[in-house]
Amino acid sequence: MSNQTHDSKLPKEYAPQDVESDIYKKWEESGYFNPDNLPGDRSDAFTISLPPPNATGTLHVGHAAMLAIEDILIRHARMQGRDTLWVPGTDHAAIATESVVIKKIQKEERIKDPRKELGREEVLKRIHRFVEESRATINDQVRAMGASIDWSREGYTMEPTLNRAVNEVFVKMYEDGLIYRGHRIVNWDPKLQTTVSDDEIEREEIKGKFYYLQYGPFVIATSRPETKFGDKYVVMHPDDPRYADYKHGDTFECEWINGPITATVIKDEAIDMELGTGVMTITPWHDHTDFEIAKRHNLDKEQIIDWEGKLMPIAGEFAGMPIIEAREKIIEKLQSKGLVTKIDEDYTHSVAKGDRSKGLLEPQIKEQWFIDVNKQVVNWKGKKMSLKEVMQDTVQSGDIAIVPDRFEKIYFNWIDNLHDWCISRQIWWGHQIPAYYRKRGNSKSQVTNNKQDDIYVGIEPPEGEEWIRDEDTLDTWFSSALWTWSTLIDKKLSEDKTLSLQDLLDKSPDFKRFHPTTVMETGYDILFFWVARMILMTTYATGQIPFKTVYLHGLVLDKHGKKMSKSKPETIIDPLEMIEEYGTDALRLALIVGTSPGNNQRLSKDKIAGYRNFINKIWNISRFAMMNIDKGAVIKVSKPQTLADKWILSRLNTLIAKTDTHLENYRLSQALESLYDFMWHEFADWYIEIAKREENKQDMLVHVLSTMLRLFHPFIPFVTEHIWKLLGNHVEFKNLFKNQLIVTPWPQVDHNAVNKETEKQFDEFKKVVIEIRNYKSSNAIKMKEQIEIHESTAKDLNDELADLAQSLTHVTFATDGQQV
RNA sequence: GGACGAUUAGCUCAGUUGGCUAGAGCAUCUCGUUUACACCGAGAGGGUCGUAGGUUCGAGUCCUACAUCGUCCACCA
Repeated sequence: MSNQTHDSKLPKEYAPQDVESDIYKKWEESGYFNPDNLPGDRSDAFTISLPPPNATGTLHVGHAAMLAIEDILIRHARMQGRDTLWVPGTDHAAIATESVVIKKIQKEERIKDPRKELGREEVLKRIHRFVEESRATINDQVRAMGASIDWSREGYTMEPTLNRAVNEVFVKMYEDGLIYRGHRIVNWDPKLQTTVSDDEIEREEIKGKFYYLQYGPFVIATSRPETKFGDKYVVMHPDDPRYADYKHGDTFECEWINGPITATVIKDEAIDMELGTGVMTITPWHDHTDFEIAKRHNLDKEQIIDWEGKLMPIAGEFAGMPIIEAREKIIEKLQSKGLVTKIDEDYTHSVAKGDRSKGLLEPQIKEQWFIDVNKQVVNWKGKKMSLKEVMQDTVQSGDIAIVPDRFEKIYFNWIDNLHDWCISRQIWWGHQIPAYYRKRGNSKSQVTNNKQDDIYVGIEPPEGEEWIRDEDTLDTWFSSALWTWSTLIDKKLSEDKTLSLQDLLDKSPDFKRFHPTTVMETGYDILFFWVARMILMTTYATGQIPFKTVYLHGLVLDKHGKKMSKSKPETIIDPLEMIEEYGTDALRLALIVGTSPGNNQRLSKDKIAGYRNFINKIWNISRFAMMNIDKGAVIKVSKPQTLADKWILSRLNTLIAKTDTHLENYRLSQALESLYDFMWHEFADWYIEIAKREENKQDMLVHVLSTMLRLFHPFIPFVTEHIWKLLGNHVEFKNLFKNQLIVTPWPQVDHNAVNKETEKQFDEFKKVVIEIRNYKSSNAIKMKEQIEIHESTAKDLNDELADLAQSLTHVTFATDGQQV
C-alpha cells in the first residue's frame, strides 16, 4: 500500500530501501544528470572526471567515499546553476585485470597456462567479456550510491576513441623525441613476466645475512652472492686513502666462485667510503647503481639471472637453480675455498616487490620503451621545457591547487626523484604499442626487435607484409593519464583518420565546453600514479592543465584503524550491505562527517547507524511540519511575527552563507556539521517546540524546511528528494515543488534577515529556559507542581516570553516573572 | 638516509587567515512515555589541546627543539 501520500499515515520511521531505487530512476529519466538537459542559462562549467574504478572486482567503501564527495560537489554546482558535468568511466587496469582473468581461467577451466594454450586473441576475448560484466555490476553500485553521473557520456579506456588518443600521443611523443626505445635496467617481475614502473614497486624491509667475501686483495660485502658470478670489476672511491695504491684500470688475478678470474679496478665517486670496506664488485645487469657505474666507464654487462628468476649457465654447477636456493649453496662453496671472511647474521635491507604480484622483483637489462622526463622540448607558456619542469610549473604557478596543500610538497619531492618512465609492458591486455619492426637486409632469422631492425611508429600500420608489430602493450597509466580530455573527444569525429589530434580537440564541443575540468577528486595514494601523470600527459598533448583543483581524500580504515583487506573479511565494510541496512544517505554522511582531506578515516557500523538516526530525525521534522500544515494550503513567505521567527530566519540565512563558504573551500565535513547542528539543535529542538505553542507557523515552517531540504540535498539526495516530493504534494509554495525534483536553485542568502541583535536576544531567552530546566532537574525530587524561580532568572523576559518559557519548561510561575 | 603527517574529553574526530569561556558524535550518569521522532526528549559529569622553550595584548592555531605513532620517497653495495 502506498500510504505515503496520506500525511496522517506517514510512517514514524523512514525506510530508505522502499524509495531509493525509484528516486534514482526518476533522476535518470529526468535527464538532469546530462548538462544538455539542464534548465536555465548555464555558462560557467563545472566538470569532474570520475576516477575510473578498475574493471575488476566490485565497489568498495573507498569508492563509496569518493562518490559521496564528488556527488556533493557536483550537486551543489548544479543547484547553483553551473554547467555541470560528471563523466563516468572504467579503466581497463591492464596488469590487474589480466592476472585476475588468467587466474579465473586456470581455476574454472583447469587450463594451466592460458596464454600458451589459448593464444592472444582468445585470451583478449575472455578479458573483454569479463570486463563487460564487471563494468555493469560496478555501474549499478555507483547508482546505488546516488551518484548524479551523466551516463550518456560514459568512457572506457579501451574504447576506440581512447585508443586513438593513446596512439596519437605516443606518435607525437616519439616524433618529439620524448619516447625512446633503449636498453635500460628495468624492474622485472618474474611472476607476471613483465616490466613494472618504479611506482609499481613496494619496498619491504627484511632481515637477511650479509656476507663478507675475499675478492683478491679486497674484502667485499654483499647480501646477494648469487649475482656475483660474473663480477670482474672491483670499484672504490678515487679519494679513498686505503686503496691509493691501486690505479683505475689495474688488473689482477683472483680465485672466485667457479675458478680464477681476471678483475679490473675501477674508481668511481658513487662509492660510499664509510660503508662496509669501501670496496664493492658490480653486477651491472641486476642492480641500478652498478648499471650506472658500468655505463659511465663503458664496462661489460652480463646477465646472471634469467627471466624466470633462475641462474643462467654462467653459474656453472648452479645453473637453473632459483636464486634463494642457490644462495646458501654458493656460500658453502666459497667457504670451502676459504673465501668467506665473515657473515653478519642480522642484516636488514630492503627488497623490491611488485605491488600486484607481491613477488620479488629482479632488476634486469631489457630493451623497453621509455618517456624522457628531462628533455626540454615541450612547449609551455612560450618556453621549451622538460616534462618535469612543466609538471613543476603547473603547481608552482598556482594553475593547479592541491587540497590539502601539504601534498604539493610531496608532489615536488616526487618530481625531483623522477626517472624516465618505462611504459612498455609484456602483457596482452592493454593498448598495443604502435611500433612496427622490419628485418633489415635479407636475414632469415626471426625479427628480434634489436637495433638491426627498421622501426616505424605511426597510427596506421606501414605498407608491406614484412612489418611486425611490437607485441608489448602500454602501462595502464599511460592511457589513464589522458582521462580528463580523451573522454571529451567526440566519438564520431575520432573515426575520421584525416584529423590530427589538435583537430579532434578543436572540433569536439565537449572538450571546448568542459575542459580543463574543475576538480580532480581522488585518493592520495594515487597522486603519483595518476594525478601527476595526468598533468604530464595533458599539458603535453593539449596545452591545457587537466584540472584546476586536486582534492585528495584519505583511506577508509576499519574501526581499529587498520586497512580493510580481502584476506580479513571481518574487517571489510561492504557499502552495499550498509546501504541495504541503513540507507545510502546515512552511509554518505558517515563517510563525510569528521573527515578532512588528505587524512585517513575510520568507519564503523555504529557511525553509520548514528547518521541513520539523524536521517530519521529529518524525516520526523518533515512529518511534523506536514501534520501541522493544512493540506493544499498556499504558502507565502510572510513577515516573521515573533522573536522566534526572526531568530530562526536570521540563523537560517547565516547558515546558508556559512554552507557556501565551507563548500567553496572544500570543507565538506564542516558544512555538514553546521547543517546538522542547525537542523537538530536549532530548528527541531527550539523552533519546532515553540511552533507547537505559538500560532500561525505554517509559512515559516515550510520556508525553513524547504530551504533545509535544498541545503542538505547534495549530501543526502534521496531522503531530501523524497520529502521534497511529499511536501510538494501537500502544499503550494512559490512554485518550487512544481518541477518535482530538487535541481535548482540553491538557496540565496537574505542579508536583511540576518540580525545579530535578534540572535542575542533569543540566546538570552534560551539561557533562561535552560536554567529553569536545569534547576528543575536538580530539584526534581522535591518538586511537585510548581517550582521556585529566582527573580534574576526570569526578570529580563517580557510577558510573552515568560509564558513561552513556562510552557517550554512545564513550570508554572507567577506573572511578571515573579516567583511563585 | 630524506620528506610529510598525527598527537585535542573514556573512544572516534572537527576546530577556516591566532580572539575559544576549546566543540561534535558515541559512551557514561540522572530524569522523562508533553499527540514529529525511544532511530526520542530534558539535564549532568568529563580536556592545564604530546613535552619543553619562544613570538604576541592574546596561541589548540605561528616558530624552535624533543618524544611517541604513522605514511611516503631513496640506486646504502
